[in-house]
Amino acid sequence: MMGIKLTDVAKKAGVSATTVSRVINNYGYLSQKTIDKVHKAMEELNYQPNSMARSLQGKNTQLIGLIFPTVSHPFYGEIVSKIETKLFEKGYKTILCDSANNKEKERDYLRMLIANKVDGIIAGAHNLDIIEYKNVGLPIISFDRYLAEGIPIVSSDSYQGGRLATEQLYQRGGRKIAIFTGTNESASPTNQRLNGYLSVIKEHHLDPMVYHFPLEYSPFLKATEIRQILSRDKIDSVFCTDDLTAILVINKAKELGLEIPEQLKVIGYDGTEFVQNYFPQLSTVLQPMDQFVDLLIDLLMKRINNADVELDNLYQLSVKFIQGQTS
Amino acid sequence: MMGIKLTDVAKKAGVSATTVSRVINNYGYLSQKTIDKVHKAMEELNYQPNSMARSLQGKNTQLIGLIFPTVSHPFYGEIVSKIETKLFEKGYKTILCDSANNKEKERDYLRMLIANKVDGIIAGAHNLDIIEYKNVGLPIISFDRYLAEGIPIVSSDSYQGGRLATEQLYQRGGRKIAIFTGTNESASPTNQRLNGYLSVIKEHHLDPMVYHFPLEYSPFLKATEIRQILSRDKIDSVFCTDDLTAILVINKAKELGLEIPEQLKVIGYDGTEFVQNYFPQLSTVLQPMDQFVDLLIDLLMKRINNADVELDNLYQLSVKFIQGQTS
DNA sequence: AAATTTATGATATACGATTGACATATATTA
DNA sequence: TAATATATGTCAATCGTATATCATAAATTT
Repeated sequence: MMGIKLTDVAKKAGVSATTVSRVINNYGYLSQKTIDKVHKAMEELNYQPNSMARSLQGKNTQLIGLIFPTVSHPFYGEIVSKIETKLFEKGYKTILCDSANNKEKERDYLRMLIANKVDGIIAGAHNLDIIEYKNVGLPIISFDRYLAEGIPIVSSDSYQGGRLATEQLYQRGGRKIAIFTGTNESASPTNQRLNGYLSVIKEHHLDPMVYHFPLEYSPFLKATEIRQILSRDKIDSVFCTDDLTAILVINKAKELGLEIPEQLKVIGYDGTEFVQNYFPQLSTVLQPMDQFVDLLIDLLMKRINNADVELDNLYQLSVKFIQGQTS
Repeated sequence: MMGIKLTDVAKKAGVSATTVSRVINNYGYLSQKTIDKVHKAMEELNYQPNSMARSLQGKNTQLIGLIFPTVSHPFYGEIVSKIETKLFEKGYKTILCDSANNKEKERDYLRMLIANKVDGIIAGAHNLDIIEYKNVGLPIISFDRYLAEGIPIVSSDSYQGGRLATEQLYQRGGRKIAIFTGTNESASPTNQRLNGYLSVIKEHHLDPMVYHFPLEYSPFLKATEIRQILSRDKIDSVFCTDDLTAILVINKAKELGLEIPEQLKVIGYDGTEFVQNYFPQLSTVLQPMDQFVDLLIDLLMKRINNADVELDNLYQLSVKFIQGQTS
């Protein structure tokens, strides 16, 4: 039932428990001979120090909590996977929290992460107004949304991205340019994409055509509504604030016999590796995933190593337009 | 720096530490008044029992380790997300381990999970020959691969799935039926899909056309090779042992001007919600994701609650063919 | 040979919560 | 009223590890 413990190693190596602890934590005087003896015993017994006991002593847990909507979405799956990989290289383990856009769940998760004494949190969920974030008292870095005063946000320049996509559609001849986006939440980055869209529309004296899709819509429901919109409204271009919606648009457009890009131009947003590999035809705005991950982890490490380090409130990385065949 | 602890709650509530512990763990005699007082104090202080200290006492950590190749792949992302959600409902937290098809990493993860005293592990990684699994001494359930003697495997009937897809292609008129699959590893489930394919091919006296793609191939490399194969070899049907490969095939076929399904029929394998939502046109073999998840967790819970419970070695769920427009 | 550095052990305390043993006091029931 | 059930407190030990303090002994330097 129970595992090997430090005293077992001590016995096996023929030294005192103190010495084993000295070897593990590398302090005090130690002869090479003893070090080797202890290591040998640890290996032979396949000894793993009990993380619980260690962190009770104030040692770091080396645990990082990740709060994201859901890894079943390729965008979050990809970023979570990259974060996890990089953290592992740095000796950290990842506790995964799929918040599922559920406030209650997110709140529960937050409490759980505190109870598990994680060393830090990276939060990329989309629920707003979680006051609890203010009182966590733990290093947190946020991805792409405002959480609370003093919690740095890593995001891309959504406004610029929105402009970029819309301008592209205009340049390619689009004059009835619609935007398909999420629900209108002022703090969310998709809202900035909308603002970018609106600014370009205004510059060119076009009529804005804004379509909101609630987050809780299933892809099927969304697709149905998209089909309606496409067949009902005169639209020659669509800027979707995420790639998956763009894919739905393309699918439905094809069903309706619309030629892409001749009759309908479509530009997405995100540009995950997944989309680039499996939908290479899609024109999209590329978010710098690797830079996100590097920066998120970099900032988090800084906060972990020094809780009082001064960090900016907002880190905005630039996006890039990728020309495919859908625009 | 330090968080609220049990004694702080006791002080606040004006009771003894023992009483607080009694409330938390619900044992001994307690008056409703005291229970309420303590709960109130816990809430006001936002108290979270230190998980480390609890599990040092032999309490369960309520942690489950998940070892999967990578959540950036929609199939694994989806199953991990479902598992995580269901575990959370049962009061468990998930430690995510993206093994990245890397033996070293998988081994490290296994040690880490042991050190973190997880209550159990669900492993769906694809590396083979990890002897360490034998000595874990922890409840483990495997998804879709053999790990070690006594570790139950939950999988779908890959052989039947391979037969199903191949037979469909034949029924639709395919006579040059190829299979695109991973590297030949006898223990892997894709190999059973291959065997199913071969059995049908044999029954109809056709020539097998087997193409192996190494796991470590990037999608780009794979796509390039697929294009070569399609333009070089006389093939009228392809059975891909996963949906993403099928998507590559479709993309490349379109590039080559091949009509689908007239000139080339394609059937995939997996049938994730993602593919059903965003590639509804794809014919595929549907794996019962929800049943996988239910069974995996069910079996794991049984093992956690009773380490000696008798479980079958293999649980095979049946698959279903989904007719799309690509076959 | 004396002083110092290096190497190890023994012992005790701490981390935060759990739990058993025992004491005591009130409330309820026989 | 006596017996029992209920409610709470005190105290100490425990989980596995870390670490400070003191002691001791061998190795090295002066």
